[in-house]
Amino acid sequence: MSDISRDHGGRGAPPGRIGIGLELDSTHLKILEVLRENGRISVAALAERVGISRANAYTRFEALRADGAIKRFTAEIDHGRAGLGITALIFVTVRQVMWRQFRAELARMPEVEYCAITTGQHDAMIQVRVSDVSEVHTLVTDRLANIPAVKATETVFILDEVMRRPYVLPSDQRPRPRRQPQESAPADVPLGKMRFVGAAEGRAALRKD
Amino acid sequence: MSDISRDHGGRGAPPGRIGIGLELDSTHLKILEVLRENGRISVAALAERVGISRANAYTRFEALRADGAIKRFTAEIDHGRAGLGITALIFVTVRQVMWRQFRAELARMPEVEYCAITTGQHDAMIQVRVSDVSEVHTLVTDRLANIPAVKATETVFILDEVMRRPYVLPSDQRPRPRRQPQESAPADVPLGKMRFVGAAEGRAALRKD
DNA sequence: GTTGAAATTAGTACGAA
DNA sequence: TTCGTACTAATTTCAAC
Repeated sequence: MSDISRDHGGRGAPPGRIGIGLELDSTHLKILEVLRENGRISVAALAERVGISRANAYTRFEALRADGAIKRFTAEIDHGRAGLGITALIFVTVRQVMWRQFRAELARMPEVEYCAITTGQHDAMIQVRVSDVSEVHTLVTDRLANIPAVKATETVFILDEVMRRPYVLPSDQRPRPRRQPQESAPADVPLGKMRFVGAAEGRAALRKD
Repeated sequence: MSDISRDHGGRGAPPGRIGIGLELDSTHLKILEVLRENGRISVAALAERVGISRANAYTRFEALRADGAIKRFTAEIDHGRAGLGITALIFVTVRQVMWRQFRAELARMPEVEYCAITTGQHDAMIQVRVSDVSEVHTLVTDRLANIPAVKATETVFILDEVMRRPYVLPSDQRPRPRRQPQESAPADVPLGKMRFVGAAEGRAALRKD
């Protein structure tokens, strides 16, 4: 099973935790940056591109894998070519107490490529890939609807995947002035059309079952 | 730039298109299946696992790359370890005529890991990774809000990524009885709590600007 | 599409800076 | 720690079958 959550009591480490093990320096990040673009590069070539010795590259490479900073290497496939040209997002509202059951059922659905727990109106978003639009219908009405943990769903189709970056590193971002902890976010930003949906706020709308 | 859309007039090939070039047989799919789990496996080991000769594996491997069925190899990183522990989904409503501009702006935002055009209430979903919750706020209110193409946004946070499969192959799915083209989807499925959101239907709700 | 042997490259170990 | 070198194992290429 491809479950990226670590087994600390059933939920993954909350996002935001950093550096439990290995302390990553700029050389480590440079290595990750090369590897995200070319996961099959040889360690020798990697060493050269990063500007370190081959031996050092081997050491760091292994450390990154052992530490879990690199979770795995994978090939990105053209899903259309592979016969799975239909992609859909299914937003699911889950009965919170039945969360474990929901996860177990998900694991049994190979069409599911990605699942994340979100704040907002729904509790989870799952991304599925199938070969035919009718399969989405079958999947949602037959499979998902039959999971007692599932309270409601909302499905949208993906018409085009405009961008997929392997991942992003802090080094990609332009340096931002470090904000002091007690300093709050700037309050003078014109909000207007922008809307943030917190977990409690959004969920309240669905609490009428 | 990491743009997975091919340049046929600015939009990628619509999902559902299959086999423009290479015809993929079951051996090709088996190769992809191995490569999705271990992108760094040697071709020799790959050949053994698939049950073909090395030379054959090299030929097919190269063909898959050249054809574009394998788009690239990449390392999956633990974003938290790399200092980008905050993940958010931003649903964006775009002024359709300004779509090109929106894409151009997206390309200039390294925080964006994924962007897909969807049916439903919004027009696009983007996934961003940053190191701090406040950066999401800055990103949405400062960067996105200043793009004229952006009409409205809705932001949710990802609390946990429960599952990420490298991709899914048709061979993963259990064989389904092939439905004849004129046959429609079964109409006797109890719908109830399930909801599909088509592009037109959902968008009508936002057409009040 | 397969096998096997040559050339190249990868991975490891270890002493020196 | 990191580097450089030398040594061993494995991989890729390319030939003939």
